[in-house]
Amino acid sequence: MEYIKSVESVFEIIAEPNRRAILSLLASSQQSVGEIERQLRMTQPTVSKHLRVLRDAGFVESTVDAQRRLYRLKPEPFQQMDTWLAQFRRFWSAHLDALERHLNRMDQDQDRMNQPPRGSAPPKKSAPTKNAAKKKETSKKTTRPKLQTR
Amino acid sequence: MEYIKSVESVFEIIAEPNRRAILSLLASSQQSVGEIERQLRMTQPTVSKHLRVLRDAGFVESTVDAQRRLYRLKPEPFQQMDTWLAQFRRFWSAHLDALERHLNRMDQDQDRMNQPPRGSAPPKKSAPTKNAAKKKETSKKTTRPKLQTR
DNA sequence: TTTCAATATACCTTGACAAGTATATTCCAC
DNA sequence: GTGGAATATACTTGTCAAGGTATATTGAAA
Repeated sequence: MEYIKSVESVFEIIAEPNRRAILSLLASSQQSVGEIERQLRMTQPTVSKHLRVLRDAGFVESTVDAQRRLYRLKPEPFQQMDTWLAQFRRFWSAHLDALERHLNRMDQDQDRMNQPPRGSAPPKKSAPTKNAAKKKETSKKTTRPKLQTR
Repeated sequence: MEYIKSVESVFEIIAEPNRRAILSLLASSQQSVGEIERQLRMTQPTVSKHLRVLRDAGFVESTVDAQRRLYRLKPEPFQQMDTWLAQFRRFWSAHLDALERHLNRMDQDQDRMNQPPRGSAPPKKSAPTKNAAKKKETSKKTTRPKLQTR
């Protein structure tokens, strides 16, 4: 008796390492099943089954090319994940801010002639839903690359 | 015999809905086990076990407060997720850009639903992620808010 | 020390899922 | 049409994780 599988969350879908590998592969460009199979050294049924799951979950779509099927990404589930992640973003951005301030102080200690124009701490207001840790291009002096907020 | 559990990826950790609920709860502020238990209506062992998993994975940390343990978030795993997600961000942003251009240019639309072509397949899809992009608004660009890239 | 409150853990059962193998389907070339 | 390549699916099996229940641990208060 065939029962309807309840809609899995995007997070359950990407919990599987092979599926994440497939998605990463498709991030570069669309691929056929055989190409995925060869590049990821997975058996063909495994690839097909994972692609089925990914398609049912809306991660990929396919078009027919002769006997081949070309699979490519769809954006919606990624946006969903990002939306979920957003509730934590301010939290971790705050931590990143603290880290960057700390690193900047250390840079300052090492390179005293350069005064970072950011100077004292900016007014730390909430500024909700916008990337709080975005910084302007400041000192080009340091060799430490700028912290990536994302 | 206790065997060392291999380090799970952050994605396997958040695949569990109750764990995501706990994390969302902790996003507001730190909580004790009992508070989590009551707010999420989970049994106490379930909460403790999930917290154990979350702590082993670096999602949370705890401090002792009398008999209570207060759990709070840690940022690193979220940054990891965000880093993984980054490889798809340009892709889905492009889609959002295209969508916005489309909406801006003309507010008439056409549906592009793809129907599963196989009649014998179980009707399981619900296409839950489409709601945001649908056009039933048909409002002018003056009222439609700017699309959020993230 | 005894007792209670809060939390952690051990043990067990159950269910889901991923891989392997075999087979079915689809499409092209001939 | 037949055969073969590419892909999908059916079926089985083993593994593992989540929850339930009972119990252990910890700390505080009486």
